[in-house]
Amino acid sequence: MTPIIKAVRGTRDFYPRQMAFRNWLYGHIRAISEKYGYQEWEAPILETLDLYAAKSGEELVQEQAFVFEDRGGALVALRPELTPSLARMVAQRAQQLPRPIRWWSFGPFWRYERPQKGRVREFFQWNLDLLGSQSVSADAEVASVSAELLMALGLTPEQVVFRVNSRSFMEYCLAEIGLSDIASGAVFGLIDRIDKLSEEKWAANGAAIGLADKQLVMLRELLLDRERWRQSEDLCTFFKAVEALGMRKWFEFDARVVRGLDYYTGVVFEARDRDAKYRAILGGGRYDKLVADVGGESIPATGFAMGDVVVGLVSEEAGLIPDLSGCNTQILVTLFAEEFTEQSMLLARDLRAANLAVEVFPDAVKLQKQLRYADRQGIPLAVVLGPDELDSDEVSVKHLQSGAQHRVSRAGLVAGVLSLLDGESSS
RNA sequence: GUGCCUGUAGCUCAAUCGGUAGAGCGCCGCACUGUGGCUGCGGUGGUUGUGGGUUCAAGUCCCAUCAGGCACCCCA
Repeated sequence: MTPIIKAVRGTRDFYPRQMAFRNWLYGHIRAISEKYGYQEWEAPILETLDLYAAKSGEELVQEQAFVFEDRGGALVALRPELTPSLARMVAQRAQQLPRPIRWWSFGPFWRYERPQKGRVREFFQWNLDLLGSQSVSADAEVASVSAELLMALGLTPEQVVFRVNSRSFMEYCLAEIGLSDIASGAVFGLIDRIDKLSEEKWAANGAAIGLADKQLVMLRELLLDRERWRQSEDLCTFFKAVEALGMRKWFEFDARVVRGLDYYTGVVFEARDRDAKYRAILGGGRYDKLVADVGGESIPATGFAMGDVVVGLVSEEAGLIPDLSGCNTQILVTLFAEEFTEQSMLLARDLRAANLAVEVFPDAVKLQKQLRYADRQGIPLAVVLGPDELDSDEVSVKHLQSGAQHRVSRAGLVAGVLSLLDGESSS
């Protein structure tokens, strides 16, 4: 046997069962997004490298993007994130698009990273953005939409927490303790690591970027102060807004959350499982300068992204994923013998005309095998048409779960099948 | 891109000190030639990830490589 060629590292094969999960997720995403008035859109998966070079942060482009030359010699990248494409498309039609712009999208992204649990090279991401409003209530709205999605999946505030902060407020706080001279990127990097490093190592890193001992103490105090948000008008507004939207219980202030991407300017947030066992489920915030940075007019914007991998792990652990076989067939029409092929196909055709999902077993193998197949696929009904049935112009309908089998007249088949399926869905 | 750990049947795993690969589940068949699940019996299953090396002998030791996991990095 020739060896099977391996899949590309970090990619996942979506067999029907996995595809059913992805579609289950997609269905919830679509329903929630539309409920809040967002419109679906999509960008190319391939973009010119220049688009990302403009903004996303050096790390993302230089080390994590799949970059290559096309046949004409131009440098292109498999998109590592969607926001630059969004900024590009909005900038191109800035004059004609009615504002506010509420858009959502779900599609594949690529990052050349080392795969591990919760992190792969090709992943699917839900993006939802609101452009054209500077209001903090816009930040609260997108954050609430993401919380609604988690709620729709069956997760609760006991299982997931949204941690919220504001970059502009943090910059103000940092200035208060005399850190405005130090590059804010470096300080944000330090803030990001407070939970990952030991106290000594963290202090050493802080000293390395120029913080005095006293400043380190004040910074630590700032980061652990759970009530500091009350001094921020924006954050007060944010929490009032999520309260009005009925989502307050999902959100907590946390000064340690600053988010990695360079382009965030205002409110930032991320959702994680309470035990912090996994990576962030989703993350987002305000990015008021990005549209202008890719060459458009200045348009304020806020939004978030949620990858499919971590939310899948968290949902699975919480036991929320329904039985998804990936099989939607309602009826299997068995094939008793070769010479019944036409009769069986006609039966299937009648059933399909009534909008039922029907498959015909393609080979006249033992009924045993055909029913076994129906059982394994989770097909609820099997129809048998053999010589006995043909003689009396009837067919047999078997309900797999109960084992009950009925003879119905050929003409009454559709009605009989419908009533059996009805009993099934209501039970 | 860096460090550490792990790769044995389709899946989950065994195999003592280096001694010539085994179980459960699955799959196939039969009991049951017009009826699935449950049960019983039988069968199929492998270049031990791949390539080299050491050895009389390698699943086991060594090197390389690929893949997965953990940490770093980064982030969905």
